[in-house]
Order: sequence, then C-alpha cells, then structure tokens
Amino acid sequence: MHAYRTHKCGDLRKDNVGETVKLSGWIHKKRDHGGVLFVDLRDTYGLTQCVVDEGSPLIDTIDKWHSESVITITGHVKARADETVNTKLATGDIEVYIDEVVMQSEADVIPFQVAEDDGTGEDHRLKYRYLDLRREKMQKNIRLRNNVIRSIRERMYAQDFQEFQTPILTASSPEGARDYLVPSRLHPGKFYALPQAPQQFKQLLMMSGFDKYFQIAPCFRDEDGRADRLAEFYQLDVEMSFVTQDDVFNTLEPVINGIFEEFSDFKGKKQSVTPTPFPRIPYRDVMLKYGSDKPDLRNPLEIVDVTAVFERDDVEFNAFKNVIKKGGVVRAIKAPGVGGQPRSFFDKLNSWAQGEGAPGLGYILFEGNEGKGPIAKFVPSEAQAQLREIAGLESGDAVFFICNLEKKAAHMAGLARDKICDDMGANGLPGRETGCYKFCWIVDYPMYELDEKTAKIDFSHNPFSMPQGGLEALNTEDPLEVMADQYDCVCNGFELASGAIRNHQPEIMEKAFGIAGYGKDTLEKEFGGMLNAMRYGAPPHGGIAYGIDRMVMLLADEPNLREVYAFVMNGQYEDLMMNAPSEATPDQLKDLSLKLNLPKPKVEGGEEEKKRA
RNA sequence: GCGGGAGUAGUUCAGUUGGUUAGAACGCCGGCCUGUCACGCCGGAGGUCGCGGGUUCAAGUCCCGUCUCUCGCGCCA
Repeated sequence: MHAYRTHKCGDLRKDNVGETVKLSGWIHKKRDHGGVLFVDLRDTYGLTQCVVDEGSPLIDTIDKWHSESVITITGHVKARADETVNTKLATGDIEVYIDEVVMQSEADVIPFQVAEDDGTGEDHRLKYRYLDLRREKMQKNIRLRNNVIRSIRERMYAQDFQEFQTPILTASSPEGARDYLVPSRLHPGKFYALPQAPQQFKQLLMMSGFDKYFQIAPCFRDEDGRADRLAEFYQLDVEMSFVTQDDVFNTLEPVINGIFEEFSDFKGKKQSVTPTPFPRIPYRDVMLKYGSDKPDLRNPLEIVDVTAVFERDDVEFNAFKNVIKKGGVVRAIKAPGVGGQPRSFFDKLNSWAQGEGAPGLGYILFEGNEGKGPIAKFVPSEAQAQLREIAGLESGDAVFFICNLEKKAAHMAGLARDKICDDMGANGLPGRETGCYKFCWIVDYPMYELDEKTAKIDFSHNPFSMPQGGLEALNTEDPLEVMADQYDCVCNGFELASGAIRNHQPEIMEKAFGIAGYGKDTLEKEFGGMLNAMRYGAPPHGGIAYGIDRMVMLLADEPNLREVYAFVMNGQYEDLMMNAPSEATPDQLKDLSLKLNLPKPKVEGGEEEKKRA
C-alpha cells in the first residue's frame, strides 16, 4: 500500500464499500460524541468523513489533535445508513472507519478558522496566506486562475501563436509609470529596470520574423496601489505582424469572449457576455457620452452636451454662463422616471457632488411640459423645450447638470452618471444591469494631449503607436487633432486591455517624438536598440495586452486583485509573510556600491507595532 | 502627498448621554454526550479598548497628536 494514500478525499463512493483505503489530509473538523468521534479529512480534492468507533483506543489520541494537523489514516469504507447520508458532500454516501492513524505534522492552534470563512482582516490573512489559501473560496479562485490561463494558452496556440519569454532584468520601457530598479553589481551606479511590459521585446520579435507572439507576461510598475492595481501583475501580451486594427480585434475578440463564456458561470449562475464583434466607441464619443474612457455599459444612463441651451440669451443662469464664457461646457444626464422620488433623493446627490469638489448638482425635473427644481426658473419654457429635445426628456424625467471646463466636466459627469444610476437602483428604479459582462472597444485615441501643468504637448498613450495618416498627418495637422491607431478593451468599467498598431518607420518615430519635445539624441539613447532594428527591415505590426488578473477578478466577482493571487502584497506593497521589502546588509550595499540616504524616520511606534504583531 | 472608513479577547463584532467588575458569537482549555456533518449541553481561561498626551471626581466613550490597515484622489498614458 502507498505510504500516504490510495484515494483522494473526494474519491470514495458506494462502490468502494468494503475496501481498505488510506487517506491523507488536513483535519478539517472534529465532532466528539463521547463514544464516537467524527473527523472530516480534507485534501485538495474534497472532504471525507472518517469515524473513530466506540471503544477504539484512537479516540483519545485523535481528540487531542488540533484542526489543520496533517494526518494519514488507514481504514475501511462503510456505507452510511440511509438517515445519516449527507447529500451536501460528494463522499456523503460513505464514511471511513479508522483502523490506524499516523500524525504527519501536528498543527498549533490556528490564528483564524480555515473551515469557516469569517471576515478575518486582510493583513492577517496575508500574514498567514498559506492558511488563508486552504479555505474553500481561495482554493476555487486560484483554480479558476489556473483554468483561465490554461484556456488562454490553448486558444492562442489554436490560432498559431508562439509563446515567448522575455527578460526580467532589462531597460526602461516606454510606459510612463515609475520603474522598479535593480542595481548592477558589475556596473556600479547603473541599474536594470524591471519591465513595465515586454513592449520593446515583443516588437523586436516582430522585427525578428516571428509574426505571432504571445506571453503570459509578468509586469512591474512602481506606482501606488488600488483595488485593481498591484506592483506586479500579469498580462496576456500579444503582438502580430502585417495586421490592421481589425485583424487584432478579430483575433482577440473570440479569445476574450470565449474565456468569459467558458468561465462566466463560476459563481454558479451563467452571466451573459457581449457577443462578437464588440461595439467600438471613438474616444471623443465615449468621453462625451460616458465621461470616462472605461465606461461601465451596464449603466444605461448617457450624457449629452447642452451648452447651447445655457448659451441662449433668454437663459439667465449666470453660474453656468460665466463658466461657458471661460470656455466651459454644460453636460446633462437624463435620469428617467425619478419624478416620484422625494426631495431628499436630489439633495443627497447634490451633497455628494459637493463632496466631490463640485459646486453642486443642479437639476430640472419635468412634470408634463413644466420644469421644476431650483434651476428651472432661470430657464424659460422655450429653452426648456430645447433641453427636452436634446436630452430626450419625457414627463417624470429629471436632468442633472455639470458645468466646467470640458475635461473636468466630462470627468465629473462620468462620476455623476454612475452615482445617479446606483442611487436610482437603490430606490427601486432601474439601475445598473447585473448578470452580464459588457465589452466594448475604445478607438481613435488622440496621439497627443496637452499637459495641463506644463502646457506642453505630450503623448497621450503609448508613444510607439502609429499616428493615423502617418508622417503626412504629423507634418500637416495640428498635433492635438491627430489620432492614433490606439485602442482599449473595456468591460464593466474596467480597462482590461490596451494596444495599438505600432509605428515601424524610424522617420515617423523621430517626427512623433520631436512633436512631444524629445530630441533625436534622447530617442537614440532610450530606444536606440529598437530604432536600429527598424532600419533593417521592420514589418508593420500591432498588438495588445490584457490584464489577466483583472479578468480573473471579474470572473470570480471579487472586489480586488488580492483575492485572485496566491501570494500577494498588501496595499502598501509589503509582503507580510515573507517580510519584503527588507533592509540590505552593509556587505550587500558595499557590493553594489550603494550608500543609503534615508528620509527622516517616522514617529516611533509604527515599526515596533508591526514587529509585535 | 491629500481625503473617507476602520482599529475593543486568538478571530469577527457589540458597547446607550462619560458612570459599578468592558460583553456576545466562533475558536481555545476542562467535563459530559453513540450518529454528527454549523453536533449538542455544563464550566473555565483569555483584554496595554492601536499608541501618546489632555479635559474630568470618573474616559473604550470627549479633545489633540500619532501609528497601522483599507477604499479613493494625486500618480499610473
């Protein structure tokens, strides 16, 4: 007989009755009934109820062992009596009567329960991650992650993509985030950068003649965290040669749609997925209609521009008029059917807006043809008619206004759109849709944008993107009007992917960087390797990168990325289990020719407290 | 760097207007129980109320400072 097991803990069925079996696993739970003791034994595959029968000398031994101890039991399988069958358990028809037991690893009292999902605090869970990972939910989430990645690979292989590995110790890539740096011992004073993405390498692979590249690529960015943002994360990184934007979309849509169709029932209920082709929304439209370049299309509300109404001579609302004079715009959100809501519904939204830094959230509520509300008296009936026309308002609808400079107005309108939608949902009106994954492409991003602080022109997205219209557009058009073949893939308000058709011509590259104020020397110094490659025959190419963790997070219906990683840092980017980051020894620093110049220490208590915990 | 929320037993939380000895559930320890599978019953241990200062006859509760976690803003295109 095997040293540890003849079966897994999820295996045994009625067919096995009468067999002598060996199982190994963790003590999940014990139930002591005096004469008889039940032990739920758990492994990766399931749970089996084991019984120490009346009179067995093992009762006292096993009863003393703590939960989560690892044991091996040998016993014989018996059918349960009809009234004791447990239909909730896959192995619930049988139980194993223990004849022998071996303690493999005795557990101390555990700091929180594994068998039950209490709401243990996150820092605690991360410190004892190996215990946390034993819990049912985490086992399922990590398994989902495995399955999603396997399915991605199969789908990419099926389309003839080759998988590559690219360097981790490398140079800075063109993404704009802060790099993680690794000091070089052999080259004092010089540093490697960890890749923010394998951007240049995948383009170089195109120039190396590999045509279809993909990688489940680790990426590193040293910026502050968010629920959906970590220092290190994984991308489905893709690049293709001789392709247009349509080719990229046609390649990735079935992969992404397929993944979501395959796993969208993870939480037990099938969710609908946007069928291919995904809708495409130009950047300008999405900023106007949704106030964000990552719109949640489950929210049915849309934004319209009503500047024209408040510009009219017969409208005397100076709060808006003065902003319009300074170049501002007025955006309106139609909220259908809120006429029955109490005054507090509108007051709450107003104070929410003030909390977001806006002066308020003005509105007009229409009953019949008559506008009501604090602003209505400034808008005469003809202007109200124009407003109803533009926003498509009917009796019982309200319209909320945001007035500011265009960029700020769009942003605030986007926030208000979501807030109004959720408040409507909370008050029994149709709110955000549920049970669906709503995808779209955002296309036609501007190549450049104006930096508000410096008033300088800079790349708005990836500087390696191909400007629409090529060199001629860069030479003849206002740079702020030039679009790029740049695209994002958005799902339920999350930016899942970003990509572009790349610039493969050195002249265009020089011109494009020149417009953003980067000289030829900078370009050569930063990206000389790739620029050189372009001079020896570079195919037109393009690609995209999907955030794998975000996809798994959406499929697992989790509120943050930490729930879909096995080992992960906290919000401050500390690994509480491994104690990282940690100090370097003087010898290590000497090796690296580094001297520390630390900021003043914080008030004592912080570090001390952590050590005690 | 800024803002919101949180910090009380091992864990999750309650704690009224400032007022006696700070409670509950789960866990843990001891006892009982032959069929449970969220087992049940009896008993017990366990607290720097994050830390420091202040107000007060009296502070978990009020005030000030500070630390930590978390969500968001900035940042990340």
